Amino acid sequence: MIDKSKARRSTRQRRLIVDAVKHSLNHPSASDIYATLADSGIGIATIYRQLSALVEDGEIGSVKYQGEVRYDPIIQPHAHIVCSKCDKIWDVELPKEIKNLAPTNGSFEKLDVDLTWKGVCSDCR
Amino acid sequence: MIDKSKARRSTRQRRLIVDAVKHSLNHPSASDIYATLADSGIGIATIYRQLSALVEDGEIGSVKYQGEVRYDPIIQPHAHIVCSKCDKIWDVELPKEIKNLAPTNGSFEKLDVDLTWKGVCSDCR
DNA sequence: GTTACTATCGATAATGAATATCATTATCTT
DNA sequence: AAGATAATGATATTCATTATCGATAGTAAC
Repeated sequence: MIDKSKARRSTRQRRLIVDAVKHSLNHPSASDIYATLADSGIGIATIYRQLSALVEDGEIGSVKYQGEVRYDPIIQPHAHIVCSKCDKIWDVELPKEIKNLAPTNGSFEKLDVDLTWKGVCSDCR
Repeated sequence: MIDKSKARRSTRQRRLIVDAVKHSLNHPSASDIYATLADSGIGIATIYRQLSALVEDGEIGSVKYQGEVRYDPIIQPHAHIVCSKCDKIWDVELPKEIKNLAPTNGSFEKLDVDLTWKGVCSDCR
């Protein structure tokens, strides 16, 4: 766990990692980013640490899929559509109506939505 | 991977595991089931194997949450609501309107929905 | 009931993602 | 420039899950 109260330093590694995620297209995992930055000599632990820190700082987003965390350059709320064959993930719009569908009977407060569509993409057929 | 074309045998282990899931309340994980059936002497590998087989056979459902698979006695399509404090998971109704909100622009077919609400339950406040 | 076939079991090694540890390095403040 | 300490990198560790393999036990045929 990273303590947000302490100043975050701007390191070469952090800059490279944000950049890699910001320019990514298909929701890379930590090891994808590690592979992308292989030349940089950044250690795997730093990749994981900084990706968590960046999510915590609200600079990038994340989605869990198939037991691993995938990162997302977009932080605005949105839904996902995943291909069950190739495991690629795309961003899709989160319908405005969705918040009207939130369950009201229970005693939860401040509900967030996690909406994912699953199917087979055109490339995989 | 388990081949469904071959006959599935009714073993003591399988019967105990289905039973444990069917009578469960809060979406147990594999190790929860293992703990529940500790007296039975069933090995952890068998727990995992049978839980996967049961999901594959459509006898029970499953949800991924917090990096682990949780099992569900209910197989009908439904949504979930999870508490981000205690990690308990409840079943909630899947709104009928949801299928009208599926993205149509892409070239996916046969879309499944995965809808989860996240918040803090009353017990945790 | 006995036999033969083989799915299933249990113990345990192996895998893969993620986190913890710790000595070293690099940033930031003064 | 110097001191304080956040961040790094190598690596050990944890945790959930899967693979391996010899032993066991359902099941169908006799």
